[in-house]
Amino acid sequence: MGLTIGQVAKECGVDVETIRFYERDGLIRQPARPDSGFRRYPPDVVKRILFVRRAKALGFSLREIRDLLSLRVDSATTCDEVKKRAEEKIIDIKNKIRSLQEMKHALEKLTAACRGRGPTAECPILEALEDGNDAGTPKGTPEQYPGKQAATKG
Amino acid sequence: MGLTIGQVAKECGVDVETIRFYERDGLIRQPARPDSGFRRYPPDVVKRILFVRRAKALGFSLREIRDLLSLRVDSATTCDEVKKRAEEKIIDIKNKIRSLQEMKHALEKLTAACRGRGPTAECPILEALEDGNDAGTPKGTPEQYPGKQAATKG
DNA sequence: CTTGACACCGTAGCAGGGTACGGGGGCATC
DNA sequence: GATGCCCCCGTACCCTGCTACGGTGTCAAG
Repeated sequence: MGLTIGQVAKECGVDVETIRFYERDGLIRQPARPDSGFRRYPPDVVKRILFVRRAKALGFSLREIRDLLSLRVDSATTCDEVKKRAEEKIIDIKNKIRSLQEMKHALEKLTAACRGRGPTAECPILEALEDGNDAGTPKGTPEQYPGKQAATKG
Repeated sequence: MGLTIGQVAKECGVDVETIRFYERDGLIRQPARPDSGFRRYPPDVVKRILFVRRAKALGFSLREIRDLLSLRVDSATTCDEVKKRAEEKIIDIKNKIRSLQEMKHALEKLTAACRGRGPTAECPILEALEDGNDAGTPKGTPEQYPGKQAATKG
């Protein structure tokens, strides 16, 4: 007769409170509450929550995720409207993919440089991220950045 | 003799306060302050800030971005260490790319379905995001979600 | 030498996205 | 029928990542 909120939480690797929060926020539907008022979820809510988490990790806000999840044609939305919104999102996503691919390239260059070579002082990620630039005059003064230590602390 | 904080802000499309915040947070180096104590930036700080913004839009936290930007070999970091961290990030990024490609596919399917067909009730994004699943038994009960309205409000 | 745009600093406030808490109930099991 | 585990609800709190504020200083132009 459906999963309890605790079971869903465990399957999704999130906290029970998070699920209640997502419900309040309109990201998941209010489930049935047959017996004692306890929520009972259909199994596919798990997919939905996992989608939310993944989309969040990709930089979408909960509001955007709500929009994504609501992309369907129903009595209140025309085909054209849905198509338009979907196409906007596709462009958005393509841009994200491109940025990530650039970052990946930069990092791959870094590991490659690392394999054969010694110290590369300036930040190779920035070098490689310039529009179609692929080397770059090194600038001397390879100072450390102050402020909070970046990793390498544990 | 370098850009003022205001000029950098304008070029990056961010607020002056954001730049000061990034400085405090260790994302950008403390610039020179020759004359009256005003910050003077080398032009490449613009690239750095734009990188931060892009990375943020891709779901990286400022802490992670600091780590990314610090990936270089210097007197305090061995090649192996850098390589290890870079490779972890590459895996991370590959996963993000894959997720985004799945989302893109799902949306493309949606617009395609839209072109030829009428109402598709259940959420096609979720259908398409199941591991290697590509249709899915429609489930009846095409209810609306309550909670906050998802877009379609303007 | 004043006016205005911009810079400085510290601190406070805010939105997003959860997370924790406290008090109360359901249900199975010992 | 008491113990323990899970659920309910509302509210308060917390961290991240800015953003705004207020009071002061600088410098270039008129």
